[in-house]
This record gives sequence, structure tokens and C-alpha cells, in this order.
Amino acid sequence: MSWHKDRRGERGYHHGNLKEALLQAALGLIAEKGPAGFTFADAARTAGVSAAAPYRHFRDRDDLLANIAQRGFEQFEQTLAKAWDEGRPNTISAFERLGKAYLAFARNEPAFYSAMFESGIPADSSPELLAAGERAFGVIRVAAERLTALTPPGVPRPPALMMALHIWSMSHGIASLFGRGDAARRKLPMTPEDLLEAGALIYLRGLGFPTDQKPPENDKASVPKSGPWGAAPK
Amino acid sequence: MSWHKDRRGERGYHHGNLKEALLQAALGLIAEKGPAGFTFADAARTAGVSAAAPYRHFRDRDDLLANIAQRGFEQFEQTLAKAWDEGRPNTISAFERLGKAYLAFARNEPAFYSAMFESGIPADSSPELLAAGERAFGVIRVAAERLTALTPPGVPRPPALMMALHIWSMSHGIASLFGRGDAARRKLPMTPEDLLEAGALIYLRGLGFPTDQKPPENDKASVPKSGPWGAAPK
DNA sequence: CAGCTCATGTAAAAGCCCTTCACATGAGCT
DNA sequence: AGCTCATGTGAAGGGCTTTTACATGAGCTG
Repeated sequence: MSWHKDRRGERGYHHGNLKEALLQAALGLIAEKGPAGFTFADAARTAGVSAAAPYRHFRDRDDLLANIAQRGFEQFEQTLAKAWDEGRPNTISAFERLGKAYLAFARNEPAFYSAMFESGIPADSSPELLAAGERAFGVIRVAAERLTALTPPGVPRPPALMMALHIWSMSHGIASLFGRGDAARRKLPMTPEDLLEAGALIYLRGLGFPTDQKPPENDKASVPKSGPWGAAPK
Repeated sequence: MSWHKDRRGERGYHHGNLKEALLQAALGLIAEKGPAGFTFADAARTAGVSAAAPYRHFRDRDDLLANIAQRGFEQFEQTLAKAWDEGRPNTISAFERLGKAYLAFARNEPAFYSAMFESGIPADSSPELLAAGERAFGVIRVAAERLTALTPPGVPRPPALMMALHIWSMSHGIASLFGRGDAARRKLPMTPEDLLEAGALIYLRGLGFPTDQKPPENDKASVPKSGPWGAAPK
């Protein structure tokens, strides 16, 4: 499309930045045809090198995929951390931003998201990948800990880790079942965001949070507003 | 001309039941190597026919996969319906059985589950597939409707459809993130069942269900008193 | 600048898979 | 017995993956 990285004009025998070019090419191809449809050879072709060249930078096709997944988790962590913003201005509203950011990432970066969760590569494929994934989850976990600290007394409350897992599971479930309109995802009579928000509200109420009257429609009670970057288009 | 096949003794030029044999072979291969790792040629080999033979029964590889997914949904529906058992002996306990059955299916039938949700085939790939998927979801939906009818007044309650989607999403999220130990799923300091049960409990409480002590109970499953998260992790 | 070295890229080849096509077989029906 | 058509076969075209031997030239050394 618009990104050509050959700042040096022509490319001779050596590419100069092939590893990066391959990652970008693969990202584009995955977005286009899914993580299963993408081929190593196609990435090489897109980058303008022979089919054997990628092997100088990646052990094999899965290694490339794992690299993309890792980068995805790193970007995911940043996105989530930015949305959480250390719980400002208050825990609840930051929490809802977090949820929206989760879905927004799945929608806006389908290539990363599918490489991360649907490519079939083991989560512990590499120590770096595993660590990146755990750092991303860490953001959710921190949010859960803040929520735990706020849960009213008198209601049995689960460990923060468990809450974090609940949040992750529901977000991931919604994202993977209904999140991406791109492929052939299931139709929904509501937006994924509304679905998640309603679910989160009920869950929080179950933890004893006074969520006031908040039907599944639309919420404005303690939610200031969605942040700058994150107002999902469409 | 002298190949060992089923009980009917020899298998001549014609297999006799190739379509079924291919489905079974594919199921085994998917369980073994994932939906991405399975190959059409391998299924043919396993069934003892040439690589071209499967094309007499399936348009292509994806068609076979879609057939398996469809059967998976049919079996899934039966499993869920059996667990739900029309809400006997009471809605809450039947509901928890439903959740456990969901996870059990994902664990016991990883080949079906991955064909259904992770094979990359569009949900509306065929009308039959779509219908089968919706019938399976229908079981969850019916359960949600029963729950809706029981929700105490005074608490805003979402439409049954939305509740059903919440339940499905969380179950699916847990199943796909942590559900199968077979491949390289993420480790969890608790069982997926406990995780789901705890999440469901909190969700139900958020809907106004009294989940602590309940006077009339015949089955302990209906209302866990100590709470599933009381049990030690690890 | 000459020369050396090694990372990086290439062509070719082996092996496997998908899919199609012309042809073979034989089960079921007349 | 004869016919017919669904079902299976072998071969072939086109891709993809990965390895191997070889080519190139960027960067260091002196």
C-alpha cells in the first residue's frame, strides 16, 4: 500500500531490513487471509526476495508467527495500559475503558489478535512470547486488584487473579465469537462493546458494587467518557 | 484388492462407506495435530484410498471441515441439552451442569471443538452448519430464558438473549484460553470448571439471585455455600 | 585501497499437499 | 446379461516448505 521501506531507492543483492519487511508483509497477509491462509512464500514474495531468504531471519513459518504474536502482545499491553491509565479518574470508569480497549484491539488489529490467539502456536512457544503475554495479562490483573480493594465488605469476593481471569475470559470470548466483522463472525443484535459492558456491569454488581440503575442499554453514571485515541470508529 | 478394512472383510475397488471413514479419520487427525495440521491427503491415506477419492464426497478440504463442525454442533447440542435436562431438578443446578458440560465438551472433544470454533471456516459456510450452531446456542438461550423468569424483581435485568450471549462468551473464553490441556494452553492455578462456576455465581448474584444460603434445597449443587473460590488453588 | 570474512540472498531440488482430469471398476437395476 | 453411473485410481499441474550449495557485497583489518 503506502509503506515502502526502501529509503535507499533500489535494493541490490541485500535487502537491508528484511526481517522487519517480512514481519510487516506477514501482518498484512494475515489481516487479509487469516493466520492459516498466510504463507511464508507469499511473505517473501511481498518483500521482494526469494522463498529461501526468510530462513535467514526465522527458523520457520511458525517462528515468524510467534514473533508477530509476541509483538502483538507487546502492543496489546501498551494499548491496555493506556486505556487503564492507572485507574484514573476512577477505578470503575477506567475499568470500562479497559474492556472497550480490549475489543477495539481485536477489531483494529485482527492480524495481531489472531496471531496471538488463533494461530495455533503454543503460548509458551518461546520465553519471550510467554513473558509478553503475561505482561499484557498483568494489566488486567492490576485492574482486578484495584477492583478487589474496592469491593464492599459483606460480599464474598474472589481472589484478584480469579477476577482477572473472568474479565479476560469474557472479553476474549466476546472478541473471538463476535468481535471481528472482517471474517465470517457471528452476527449480533448489538455491538460487542454493549454486550461486554452489560456483562461487566452485572458482574460488578455481583461483587457488590453499587452500579445504580443501569439497564443493559447505555451507561453514563460514573463513566466520564472514552479517551482520546480509543473512540472506536464505526 | 487385499486390504484389510472393516468387518465386511476385504475391500475391493469401492470402499463402501468412505464418507463416514473420512470423517472419522479427519476427526482423529485433528485431535492429534489440530485443525490446521490436518491434511486432506492424510485423511485419505488413513481411510486407505487414493488422494483423489475424497473429492467424490467433499467439495474440498474446507467442505470436510465444515461437515465435521456441523456434526460437532449437533453433538454439542445434544450434550448441552442432556446436561440442561429441561432445568431439572431446578434451574440453578441445571444451569451449573450446563456450564460444566460446555467445558467438558471442549475438553473431551477437542477435535470437534476446534473444528467448530478454530478452524477458520465461516460460521455461515453452509445453511446446515449455521442452523446446527444456532440450535446448540438455543439450548443456552432457553436456559437463559428460564433464568430470566426467575430473576428477582427490583434488579434491572437484561434480555434473555443477552444473558445467553454472556454465558456463551464466558464459557467459550474459558474453554479456548484454558480449556484444553492437550495442546499448549495456558496454565491455570485452578480448574476451568471452578473458574467458570465462580464467574457464573458472581454473574447470577449480579442479577439478584441469592447465592448464599438457600432454605429449600435438595441438591448441594444448586447453591454452593462456601464458594468455589474457597478451595485452594494450585 | 586490497583482501578477507561472514551475514545475507539466490537457485535448485526434494518432498508433500491440493485439485483436476481422463479412465477403471463394479453395484444395482432392467 | 447388459447398462449405467456413482465411486475410486493414477497422473499431472501448480504451490508451499525447507535444505543445500553457491553468490554477493558490507564492514573490518592493515
